[in-house]
Order: sequence, then structure tokens, then C-alpha cells
Amino acid sequence: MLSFTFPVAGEPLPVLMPQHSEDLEAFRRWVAAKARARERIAVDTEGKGLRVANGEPGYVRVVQFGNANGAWNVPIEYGAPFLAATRWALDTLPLLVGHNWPSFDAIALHKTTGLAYEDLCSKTIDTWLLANLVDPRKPEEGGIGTGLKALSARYVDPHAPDTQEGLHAVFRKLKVGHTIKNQTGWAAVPVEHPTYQSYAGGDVILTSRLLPKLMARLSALNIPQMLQDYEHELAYICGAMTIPGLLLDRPYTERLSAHLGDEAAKWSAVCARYGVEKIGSPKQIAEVLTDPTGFNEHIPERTNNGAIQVNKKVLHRLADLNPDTGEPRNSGRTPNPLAAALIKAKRAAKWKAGYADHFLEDADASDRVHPNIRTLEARTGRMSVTNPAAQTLPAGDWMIRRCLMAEEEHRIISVDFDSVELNVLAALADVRNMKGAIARGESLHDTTARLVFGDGFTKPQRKVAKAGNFLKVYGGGIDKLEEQTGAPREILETFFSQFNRAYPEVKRYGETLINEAYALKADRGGNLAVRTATGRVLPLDRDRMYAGTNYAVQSTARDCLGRALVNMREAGLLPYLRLAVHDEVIASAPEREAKDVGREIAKHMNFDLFGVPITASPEVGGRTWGSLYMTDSHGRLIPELAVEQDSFYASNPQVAYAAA
DNA sequence: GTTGTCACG
DNA sequence: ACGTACGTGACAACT
Repeated sequence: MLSFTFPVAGEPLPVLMPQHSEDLEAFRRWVAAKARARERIAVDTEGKGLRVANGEPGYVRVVQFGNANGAWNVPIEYGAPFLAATRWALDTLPLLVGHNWPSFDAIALHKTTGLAYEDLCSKTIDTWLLANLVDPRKPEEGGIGTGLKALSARYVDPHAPDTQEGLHAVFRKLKVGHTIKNQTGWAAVPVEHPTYQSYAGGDVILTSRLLPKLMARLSALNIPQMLQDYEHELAYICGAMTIPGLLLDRPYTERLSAHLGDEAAKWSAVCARYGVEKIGSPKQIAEVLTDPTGFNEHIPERTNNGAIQVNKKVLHRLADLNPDTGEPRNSGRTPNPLAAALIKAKRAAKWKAGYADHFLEDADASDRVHPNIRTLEARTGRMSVTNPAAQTLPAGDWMIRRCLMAEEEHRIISVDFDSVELNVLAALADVRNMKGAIARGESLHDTTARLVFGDGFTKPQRKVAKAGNFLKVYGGGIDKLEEQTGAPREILETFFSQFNRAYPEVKRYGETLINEAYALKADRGGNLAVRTATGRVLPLDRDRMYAGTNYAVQSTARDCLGRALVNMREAGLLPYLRLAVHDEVIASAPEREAKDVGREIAKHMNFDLFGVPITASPEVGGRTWGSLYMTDSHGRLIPELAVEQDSFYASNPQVAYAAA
């Protein structure tokens, strides 16, 4: 038995590492006693630094078990008896606590021990989720942060060692790597290293001590138990989606990467001929475009820091192209050839590095990508997805999404809420004219256009109304609407005055939220916040109080999706689910069942929210995610393209032609 | 680490 | 007093 300590509040607490199989007897006795006492035990894992969901065999090196007074570090890399003892302990202990448990450790331990992911999650409280419910803000937004270090410093011991940074220091000393991303560091430190052992044990000791503190905060903030349970359930569901992930069409992705590389090289060479050596350097681009002896372009746009802005919008103007479609605008301006080449070069380079190559790196040995879903990442509670960032794949083109596929003999399904944020706004703010329109089945963009511009509204006016509807949900003003629509000032002014007249409840709702925030701030430790219907507390920034409406709307829309996912799980649909993208659920189902599964998923996304119907409709594609984007300007499938690009439609061309 | 850019809802 | 577009992830270049 190796023996180490970890200091908390000046006291060295014991950290024990069984070294021989005989040592495991003492560990088992400790576990048995804790199980009998039904004590909640903290569990954490140390791995090799690879992405855990890829399920690399031998990923987990050490599994730590502990409470407020000490820790056991079981080095499962020592072999079968250590793994067996760990599996038995995880199975035997009735109550666990972890930090980032469903999205990380539970997946790793499921893959390592074979224990059911569901069982590992159902008995575990996650301190990361609780910390987010206490305060969802990041440190740079004025929050505490949700890392174990920051939380421990705030709630447990301001002098608790920074275990992550401490381990990096070990790596540096051993010259085995410098960053978390560098797997060699985590894999190369000898498991018996005293700092490694001390800090590994420290993580479970701190997690144990953190739990009661967070629970006390949740209680003081009146965060409902039901919300806490729901967030744990949702985190489990999202972890369960991560485990199968999506299949990568590796040959296609490799071809795409090569093609995008050729494109980037070709257009970068054109840019270089005009004097832009680095297409990623805004400074260089601005210099060449505005050079009085060269292109001599006039660019009035400035960045926040006063630099000349050379973003996509500016480049499209200079190239005389429509930024939405990429088509020529024919405004009479001479298209700038450098701007046109930059647009092509930058897009190809970004799509290659950011999507195609990223997929190839992220995929595991079975060509699966496992997007990591964080269920409470945004300060409104919205989810984020990384590795790959599956929420931000290009939506205007099928090419990138074509890389990702449903299972063999499956079809991909997408179920989208219909303009959920606007409907949520109508529900929360009880907007009479919006509710009437929704009840009549009208499009809210048409309704706004009619109420603002009159019955005979024109197409450009509808465009302003639509952009304005979104803008109002965000709390935007006239300048932003002008930036977006380019509409004349007079039309914009009409929009703002008439919008408030048509939907007076929207402004009132924002004022109510602000008044409530001030009225309740004493109960919230002096913090201004919006409380949503689910009991979530969303802190407000003092100088951006107007954002309260958006926070309430965005957060409630997120909970519409979350609730729907929970109901889908109860209905047995979880095995089909793959991803959640804000207002959309992606699923994979056998070809024969796909339509039924789509309908079943949609059923759970249709419900009433404070008298407003929230609706969603299913779309069933072919084998690839991209097939859902192989559509014309009316949203109709392009059968020739689908048959050429998608294996399901290639085998079932009649389905493609019937859909069109 | 910061800035600018670009991808999404 | 008044009005303010919201929320993310990722990469290249530069400091």
C-alpha cells in the first residue's frame, strides 16, 4: 500500500493507493462499510488524456473513491484484480457523487468496466450540474466558474491546491508534455508519482466537500429539487447519445478534405499574386485592399477596436456578390478580384481544417464520432457540443454534413420545432396578437408584416418583419436591423413603432422581468436575476438588463427541448436519438421504422406552453445527415443529387423522386 | 492570451 | 433619461 496526503484547510488528509492485490482487501472493506452506511462516495477517474468517448481500451489509469476525509486511488492499469475491485465498488456503492459525471467519467467507466451507463448515472449527483444551477456564469462574466478548482476555492478552501495545474507542473518537470490536449503528459507520468497520487485523491476529497455546500446554496436560492433531478436526467440522456455518436463516412471525408485543400491552395495562390500572403491575416488583407497605389478600396466598416473590418460581408460587397447566396449582385460596381478569391480561399481553408479534418481526427477506430454534449454550458442553460462542434456545421450546403451518417441500413431523422423562440415569447409575455395568429395557424412573420405595414405588405417589408421578429427576441435596436436588412430608415422606424403597438406586451414583459429582478435581489444574495418557469435562476448583467427577455425566452425554449427529450426517453426512444441542436433533434432509425420513429419523436415535441402550441415536424432523410440539405430553394429534395450522393437514395431512387 | 473571423440556433 | 441583438465553438494570426 502506498500512502500519500492531500491538504485541505491545512490538514493533511490520507490518500491510499493499493499496490498489491492483497492491498485491495482493505479497500473492499472500506467500500463495504460505506455501502452499508449508504454514504455518498465521490468518484473520479484519471486517464491518458485522449478523448474519453472514443472508448480507447486502457484509457482509464486510476479510479479514485473518497469522502470528505480521505481517498483511495485504485490503479486499474495494474491489471485485472484492480479493475475487478473497481467494478465491484462502483456496483456496490449505492450513492455516488462526481464532477462532470454523465458527460465524462460515467462514459469512461462504462467503457472500462462494462457496467451499465444508466446504472452509473442513476445513483450519482453531479456537482458540475449543481454548480451551474447555482450560477451559470463563467468567471469572465462575473461567475465563479464550474471547474473543481474555482468551486473548491470558493466553497471549500481558498488555499486548496490547483490539482490540474499541479499535474501540469509534474508534466513539465518530467518533460512529458505541456498541455491538457497533449495526451503524452497524462499517459507518461508514473502512476505512483506522489503529486499525481495526491492530486488525484484531492479531486474526490474536494468533490465530497463541495456537494453539501452547493446543496445549501441551491436551497437558499429556492432551486426546485425537480429542476435538479431533470438536469441529471437530461445529462444522462445526452451522454447516452454520445456513446453511439454518428458514423463518419471516412472515404468521402478524405476525398472532401483533399478537394477542399486543392481549392484553398488554388485560391490562396491567386490572393498571393495580389499581395496577400496569409489569407488568415485581416491586417494584411485590409492593407492590400485599401492601398492607395493598388486597389484603393474605401472600407468604412470598423471592428470594435477600430481596425478596418474585412469580414465576409465587406468582402462580398467588394466582390459584388450576395452574401447569402454567393450569386453576383450586378449592382454596377466593378467586382474586386482579390475579394472574390479571398472568399473562396478562406471558406475552403476553414471547411477543411474546421470540419473535414476535425471529423477525421475525432473519429474512433470504428469511424464513429462522439460529440461531447454539455447540457448546461450557456448562461441560459443552452447546451453546447464539441469534438466535433456538431451544432455549428454549415447549414446552407450539404457537403460537410454529408460526412456524418446514420447506422447501416438506417435513415437519418431530423425533427425541428417551428419558430420555437417566437412562440415561447408569445407564451411568456402573453402577447395577444401573437397568440391569436398562432391559434389561427398564421406565420408570425406574415402577422408582424400585416400588423406593421398593413394588409398589402410587400416582399421587402415581410423581410424586415421577419428579421425584426428575431431581432426583437434578442433585444436589438434600429441600427442592427438596418445592418441586417439594409432597409431604408423610414421603413425601420415604422417597424419599431408599429411593432410596439401591435405587441405591447413584449415591452411590458421586459419591464416586468427587470422589476422582479430588483424586487427579488435580496433573496438572491444581492444578485439581479430572472427566474424562469422551471425555477432556473439566470443572473443579469447590471448594464444589460434588457437581455432578461432574451434569457427567459432562450432558456425556456431550451427547456422545451429538454422536456421533450426526457419524455422521449420515457417512451423508449432514447436508442434512436443522436443529437440535440437547440430546436432540433437528430435521430437514426432502421429504414422500415424511420417514418414512425420520426412521428413518435415529433409527438413529444408538440405540446402546450401557457396556452401557446409548441409544434414540431419530422423530416426523414437518407443515410447521411447531408441528404437533409440536398434541397432546392423551396426546400424540396433534389433527387438526382440525393441518388448520386446518398447510399439510401442510390438504392431507393423511387423514394428520392417521390419526395421531389 | 487576445483579436478577428466565421460557422450554427 | 435613454437605449443597447442573444447564446455558443473553433481556428489563424498576432502580441
